[in-house]
Amino acid sequence: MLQQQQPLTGNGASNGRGLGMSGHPGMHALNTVHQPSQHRSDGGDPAGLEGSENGHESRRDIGDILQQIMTITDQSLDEAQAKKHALNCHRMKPALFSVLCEIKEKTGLSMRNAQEEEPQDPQLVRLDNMLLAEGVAGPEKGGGAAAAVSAATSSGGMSPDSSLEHSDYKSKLSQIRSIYHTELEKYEQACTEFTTHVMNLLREQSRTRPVTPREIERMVAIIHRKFSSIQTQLKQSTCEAVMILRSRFLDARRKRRNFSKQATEVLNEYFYSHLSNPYPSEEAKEELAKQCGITISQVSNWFGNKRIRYKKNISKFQEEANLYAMKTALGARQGDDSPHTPNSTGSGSFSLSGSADMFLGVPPVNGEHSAYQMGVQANGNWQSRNSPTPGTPPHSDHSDNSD
DNA sequence: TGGCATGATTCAGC
DNA sequence: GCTGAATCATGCCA
Repeated sequence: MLQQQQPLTGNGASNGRGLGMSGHPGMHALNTVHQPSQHRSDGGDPAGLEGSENGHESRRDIGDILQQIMTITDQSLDEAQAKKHALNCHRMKPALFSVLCEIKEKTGLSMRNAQEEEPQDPQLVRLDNMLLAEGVAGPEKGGGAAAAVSAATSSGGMSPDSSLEHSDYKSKLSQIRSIYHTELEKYEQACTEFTTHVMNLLREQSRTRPVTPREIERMVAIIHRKFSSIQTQLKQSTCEAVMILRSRFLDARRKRRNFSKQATEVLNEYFYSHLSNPYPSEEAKEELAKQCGITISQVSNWFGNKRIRYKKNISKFQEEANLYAMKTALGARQGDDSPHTPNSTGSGSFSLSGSADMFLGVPPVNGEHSAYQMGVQANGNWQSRNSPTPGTPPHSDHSDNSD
């Protein structure tokens, strides 16, 4: 386009500073756009560019204008403003403007393909989805926190007093959400301000150079893209923060927490009242889990641990066994309308079905009684796992169910 | 802070 | 898949 640069005049109108458009074909506009009647002291008739004395004057005139344009940035603001105003009013301005339009037309073609709309970044989509799922972006619904809390409770291990942990998680998530929205708002505001500023500049510039609406659109798109990349970084950082918080919370879920006293009591009651066969059925486990506010697998764990530890050290558990035997016996005497342990029928009510074998099994307090009496046979097996005691209803036993 | 208690996990056997 | 056994990891308390 500018490959055929030639000085418009011999007096350095292009002044060797690369103005370069003097040789542009568009310069022919200078020959066609003119105002013949305006033959003033500040400029010659453009029609007479070629050959005449006036032509030389006109060239000098254009050279002066170009020189002024080139040096305008070196001047003070006031001077520049004054110069700008003068140039705007200059009679040659329409001609120069027309040249610029032509140049614009040419260069615009080469830009056209470079700034096409880009498809949405898949990474950004993922980040958006994650932030939405975690309840950081979008309407506040406690989704992420609630989901995490729900997952925690459903997987077991969350005692009721872990609600403190929930609130901690929620408050931290809320903090992240708040920071995210504040920053996002800041970016959006800055983007809007900057866009407005640039648009104003372009409008202002459109007085001295051709600025098409499409160009403004492109400029706005460029600004938005730049700010969008900043937003992507913000989203990425937010996601990382949420992931860290989440992982910490999930790790915390795995921490061992003691069951509540009441839960332990319920489990112990069942255990000692079914000492001859401490294998709760699925229904019984469900009932116990419900009673204790824990999961079935936790009930299974508890019974697994209890059986082993009981068997390992029966004497140590004797006192505990006596205590629960007393409690159960008292309960049985006072009436069976206030049951404490779930039976294995899954009916939801408790029976004292195990109290009979308890009396059979529990030795005197001072007892040097055998494991057999405690429900554990000499060979280490639970006495009624395969042969329930007469007093033990079949439904409560490990031996008569799938367990 | 150390030792014990206890819930959870892992692994092998059935 | 359930269980026993061993082990881990953490909570609790003196």
